[in-house]
Amino acid sequence: MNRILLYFVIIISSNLLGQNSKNIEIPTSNKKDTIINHFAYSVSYNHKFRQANWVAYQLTKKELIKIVDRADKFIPDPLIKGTDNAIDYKGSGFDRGHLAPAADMRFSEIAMKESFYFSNMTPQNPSFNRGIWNSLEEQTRKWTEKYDSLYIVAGPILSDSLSKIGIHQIAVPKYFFKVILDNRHKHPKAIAFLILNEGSKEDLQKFVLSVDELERITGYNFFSLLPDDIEIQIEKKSCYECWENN
DNA sequence: CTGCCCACC
DNA sequence: GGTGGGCAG
Repeated sequence: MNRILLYFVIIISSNLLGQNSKNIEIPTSNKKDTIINHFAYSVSYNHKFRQANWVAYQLTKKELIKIVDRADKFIPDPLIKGTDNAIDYKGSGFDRGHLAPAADMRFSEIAMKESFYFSNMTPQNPSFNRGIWNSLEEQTRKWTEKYDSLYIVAGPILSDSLSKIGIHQIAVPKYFFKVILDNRHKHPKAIAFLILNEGSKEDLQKFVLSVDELERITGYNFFSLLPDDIEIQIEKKSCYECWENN
């Protein structure tokens, strides 16, 4: 993890989602990275590693209504140059894994289309993508049903030492993270996950860590637009038991 | 069984 | 576009 920590020494913060009054601030790691606010999600694209640093979006219970079917049409991000990454995944043995899940985007044709932009894709071990990562996505949708509205950030852990695939040398992350914030109540709560890019039979609880710990690993500063006392409180410890799992 | 994740043709 | 597979609920 040391190399990962070193890589993210330089941190540039942005008021990305804060501008949308969503009380959530996500930083990026490099001035050269491209930040785009799509209709359904925001993305920080890392050109060096040819994938997103993170994607962030709010998911509401209303958006879980299924208006459209899965599109399955992978296309370059029209707003980000250098995202024509189809050739690199082909035959690589890795899935074109969604960071923002297509199943979270069934409320809108536009959102569904956006979820298949290659800026939202990252090389995932098929067993990881279709297994534990999918489980976390499904759990997140259940939590959205229960808590009405959640803020979600997902991304890879990127570093120079990663192996690469394709002519564009797309980095294959060893880990992926997800952070979820419930900001509905007077006492908001957050939970973070860090999972190896491999199949796993373990319970999701095994991959829980505090937001503070994830911030140390990624170099990102999550939720910095929240009032300081609340931010400190919810980031200090992830309470899996606080999130009812059904 | 369906839904979601896909690859491949 | 279609077909087929793994996996979880």
